[in-house]
Amino acid sequence: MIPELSPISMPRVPVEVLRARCSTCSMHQLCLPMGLDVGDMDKLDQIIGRRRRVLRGATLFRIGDPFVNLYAIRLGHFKTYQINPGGEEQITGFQMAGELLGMDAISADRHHCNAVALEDSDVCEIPFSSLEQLLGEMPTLLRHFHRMMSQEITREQSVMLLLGNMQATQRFAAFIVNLASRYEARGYSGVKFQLRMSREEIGNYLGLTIESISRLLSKFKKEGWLRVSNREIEILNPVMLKAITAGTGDACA
Amino acid sequence: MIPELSPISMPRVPVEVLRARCSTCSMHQLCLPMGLDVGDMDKLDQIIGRRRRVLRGATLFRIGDPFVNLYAIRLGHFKTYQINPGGEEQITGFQMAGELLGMDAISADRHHCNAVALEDSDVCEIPFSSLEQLLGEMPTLLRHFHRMMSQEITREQSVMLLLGNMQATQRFAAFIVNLASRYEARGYSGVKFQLRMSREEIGNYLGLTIESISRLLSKFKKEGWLRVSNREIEILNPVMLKAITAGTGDACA
DNA sequence: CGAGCAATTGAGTACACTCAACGCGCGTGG
DNA sequence: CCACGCGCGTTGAGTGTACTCAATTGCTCG
Repeated sequence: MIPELSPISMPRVPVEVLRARCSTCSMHQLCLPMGLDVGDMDKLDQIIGRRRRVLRGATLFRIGDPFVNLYAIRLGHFKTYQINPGGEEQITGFQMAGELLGMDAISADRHHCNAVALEDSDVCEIPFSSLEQLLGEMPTLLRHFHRMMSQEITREQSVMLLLGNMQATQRFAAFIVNLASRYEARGYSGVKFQLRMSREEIGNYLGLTIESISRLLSKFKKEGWLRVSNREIEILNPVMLKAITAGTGDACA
Repeated sequence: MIPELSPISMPRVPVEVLRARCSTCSMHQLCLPMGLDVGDMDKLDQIIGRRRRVLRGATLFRIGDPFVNLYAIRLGHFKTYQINPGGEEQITGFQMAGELLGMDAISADRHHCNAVALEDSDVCEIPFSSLEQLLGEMPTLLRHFHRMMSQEITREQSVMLLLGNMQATQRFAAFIVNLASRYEARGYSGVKFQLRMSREEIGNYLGLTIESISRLLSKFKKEGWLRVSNREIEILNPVMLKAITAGTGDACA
């Protein structure tokens, strides 16, 4: 079994179905509780706030900002990171279209991390107070929301496993496998995709240096497991990558 | 600022007040929403299930168990850990009296980690389906529950920061400082306390080996920052420990 | 075309790991 | 009562993986 790094993995639902069901916020996770009837879906639709464009490199929210909205990513990619007292950042996750941002802010009514767009992106604002009110009226939505928060907890536990237990090669393989599975779950190719983040950001996330990431990419290329061209990735040997991720791959050497 | 590792830090409320307000489950976090009126508190009280004793080394729940209850720790300490594909464990947290276990299980209706008592402990079972129903009726409780889940997310992010960014010395200092602050917040001494976990468990949690932990303890002792006797810890230089945790301490060498 | 940034590659180093021996406390059994 | 074994923790010596520092290449964009 592959350690599930995937933030809030998404059930496989055809995109068209989602679009049809949720006009303003199609494709993001809050719209997935399939038990919702049309009326409920409308109510959910109505509280969704304005759409907002976030340009590459721009900050969606930062540490200490008052917590007002959750954000559903409609399009694009984000990174979230914390700042340690020394001023260095630690990336805590990469989020893609369909995922939800800001759940860590509920606890203290302030954001606990920074969220920055890795490319030009679109988000929907979801006013949390409205959402919470709605949750009280719609048990199905409530259940779903709890699932999503719980999945975020689970995802982070997997990252702890990665950072606490794995060697560099294994970490990197796990990272690639995780990205692939998330793209696949979203209807994109799980074999060929673009890295939206820099080598430095990958290294930061995985607790490694940029040089290590570079060497790992070279190695994976040389071994014939990956085709790499700048940020374009093609997985040539998924079985091997999964084996390494699982710690089974003796080829970790 | 000290990286907040504390799982679900607890507001400072005198224990007696809590006991007075919540008969069966006094002292755990679910009983803390101070906005609850007496009637609501009674309702919450009524859904709390049976108490259960978990002996040292015994398992409260394990990976794959169907998710039925959350558990409020009334007394004692637990560890939660994941198992990687190679069969090794990675400890994801240490929990003490007043904290809540099992929130990672909501997402998939199965537990995602194992929970084992570090000493003879008491827990309250909280049937999640009853709780969720109640959440729909009690906005204050709903809010509080979301805060708790969010705090768990925040806590794990801090551990990611620790594992991804910090050196051994800093990790260990952060660990001690975190424990101290949690004990203090609970009304115990934040200066002198007992480690409930073995060196091996600390090392596992911090992504270090047992030997490294042992050496760090010796070093901290030699430097005069800690008094150490087996599992008994006394903090002699809290300022220095906090400085190291913050990365300010040049004495990291 | 050139400036500037991102990524690669190489050489040397250091921090934490591995392996191994030893000490200590404690419970058990002779 | 002491001897012994066992688990847990400490300490030392040597090693290796990933880091640091540095030089070079390649890409992007003005």
